[in-house]
Amino acid sequence: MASPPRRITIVDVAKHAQVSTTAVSKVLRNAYGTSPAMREKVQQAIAELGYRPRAAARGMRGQTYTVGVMLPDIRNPFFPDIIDGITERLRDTEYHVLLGPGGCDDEEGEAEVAEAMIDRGMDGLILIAPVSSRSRLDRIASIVPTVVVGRHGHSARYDTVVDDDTAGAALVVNHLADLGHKRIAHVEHFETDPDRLAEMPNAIRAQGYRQAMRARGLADEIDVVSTAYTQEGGYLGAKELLARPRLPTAIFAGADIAAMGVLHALAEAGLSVPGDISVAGYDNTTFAALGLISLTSVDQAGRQTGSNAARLLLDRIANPQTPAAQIKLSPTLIARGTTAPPR
Amino acid sequence: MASPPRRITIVDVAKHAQVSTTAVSKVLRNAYGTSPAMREKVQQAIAELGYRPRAAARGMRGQTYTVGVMLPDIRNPFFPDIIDGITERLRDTEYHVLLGPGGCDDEEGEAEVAEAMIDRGMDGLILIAPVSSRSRLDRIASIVPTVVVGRHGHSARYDTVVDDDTAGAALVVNHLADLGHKRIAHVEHFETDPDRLAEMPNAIRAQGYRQAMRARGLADEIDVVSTAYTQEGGYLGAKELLARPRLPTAIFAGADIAAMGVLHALAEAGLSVPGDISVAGYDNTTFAALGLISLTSVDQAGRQTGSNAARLLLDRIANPQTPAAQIKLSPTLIARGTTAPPR
DNA sequence: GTGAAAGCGCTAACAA
DNA sequence: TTGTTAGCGCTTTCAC
Repeated sequence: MASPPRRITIVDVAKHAQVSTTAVSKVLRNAYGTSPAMREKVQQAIAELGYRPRAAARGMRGQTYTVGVMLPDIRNPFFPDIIDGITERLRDTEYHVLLGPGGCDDEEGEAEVAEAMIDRGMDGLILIAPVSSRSRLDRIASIVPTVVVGRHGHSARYDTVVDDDTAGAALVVNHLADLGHKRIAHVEHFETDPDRLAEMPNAIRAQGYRQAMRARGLADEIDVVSTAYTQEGGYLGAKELLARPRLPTAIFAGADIAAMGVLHALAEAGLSVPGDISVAGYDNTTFAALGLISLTSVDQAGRQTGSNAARLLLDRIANPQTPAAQIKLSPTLIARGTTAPPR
Repeated sequence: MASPPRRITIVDVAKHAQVSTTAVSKVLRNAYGTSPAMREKVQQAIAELGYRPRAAARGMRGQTYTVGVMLPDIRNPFFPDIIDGITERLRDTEYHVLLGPGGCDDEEGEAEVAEAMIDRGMDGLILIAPVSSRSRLDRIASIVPTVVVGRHGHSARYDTVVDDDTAGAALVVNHLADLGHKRIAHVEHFETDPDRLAEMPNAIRAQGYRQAMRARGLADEIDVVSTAYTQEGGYLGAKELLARPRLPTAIFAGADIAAMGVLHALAEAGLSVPGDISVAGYDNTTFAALGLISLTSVDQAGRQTGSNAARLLLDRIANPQTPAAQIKLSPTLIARGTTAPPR
């Protein structure tokens, strides 16, 4: 039960290579002023001793080579793809990713996680679908390079990467309308806060649905039930729709998980899908891809989102004064078994 | 576009409160040797200035108050519950959690993530279902306090928290046998590595299935197909079972996601569930709970797992020489709609 | 191109 | 109880 052996430091490397610690530091950072010969010596010493720089110590003066990613809702099935995109983009750099699990839908908890990551010396932050107020995001971005993902609305202080939720909703509406549907209903996530109504994807999807319906000349058929992006939300929403005097022929749920609730309610009511009613979701989650479910959905290009966010963040870390960029990515419709022409 | 304002440091607080930096540091750490009066002064200064200690700097001498959690597979639906358990246990402490996304099933990637977390000054590590070799885990644990979760097999250097997968498999077998089933087949995740066969939950479940079948006098009915814990694995496994001269009356998939593939194959074959064949999964994932699916499954008590892991880790951080502890938690059967008495 | 020396923000050992 | 001083491991001037 020996206590941990003293860690190899830059001093050990310098001694072993018979150079100064400055020299080692320079080699580590590929900084200016190192001869090939010295670089060779130092690199060999590093390899022989198995030296690893301590990121925390580096951070005291320079960078920690760490990017923090805040996930407000760890269960959101959308985020693994984003993480993949980020890590992939960072693979050949010296940067590493650490994730901060945020309190779901809790503005205070979210802020606390962001602060904690700043305290821990993150060189930059990627905030995924944050629920915090604009001013709070601006404050964070004024302290550390920041990229906001999955939230509409810009700022001069941070870059944004979002999926075009308006276009995504239109993909679904057009797909259903092309199949011949007219009475296309929508299940949305209830929202009242004006900031969120303007910036959160769920609100934009509902708005995109309305817009696309009008564009197809189906303004009179617009029918939105406001529940939540949960299984129960979808279930209750479908119940409400089934109580209408004239049933819809298609239901577009703003999220796959809600679509699952819709499917359950329809099955309970003895309605067949897509025979009696077509159903579409959003997010292209694992559920949707299950053979048993085969739910038509919208894919958000999570990998690209992550990869773009990482690129923007590295740029901003390298040059904090870069003007803020906005990237909008296009979603894709994944047509599966739950949508078909109406009876 | 001003550059970020200089961060408030302990020196600012000390000046503002008219005390020494040591005093501030002591108050911060609730260390011995501070009068109530001074504490009062310091705390007020901290509040007034909005001071937050920089964890990285604290780590240079003491602790960073950060716990690292390694997730080898970010998509594993089991981990959010564990994270919840960990964060909940840490809520009223000064500790924060950061997650390291590991390369799925990739020993090198996993090691790299662990090293990166150590480099970044984590006070302790929780490794969730690591695939690394024993010796690598031992090496990590010799550097930093470590708790291994979701993997059987002990070590003197790290604590472990696992679910009793033997008992879990028995829960399923007994449930089905109690319903009157005899021909109960099992879909397992293929494994050859001896370390993994001895320590990974999937291998233990398959073993537990065999053991429970024998205990119920069903040794002759033991029937295992070896595919993978994936949708396709379940699908192919079920296909194989459906080609048997005598069909099983129940299929126990070692993971919910595989059970989903089984359900798909059965539906394709025109078999009803649970009418013709009963199906059970493992993990009690979101899928299983979907009203539309309603899959009988085994719940692993993820929150408790996380909470216990966090507690053990804090103990070990406080006293690194604590003898290694092993905690084994009991899973629960969640009977739902996919299991019923055989025809 | 190279290295000595100062210092990042904090804690620990020691004096007062 | 309080404050002074010396680092932790690294990067960054700034001499040479």
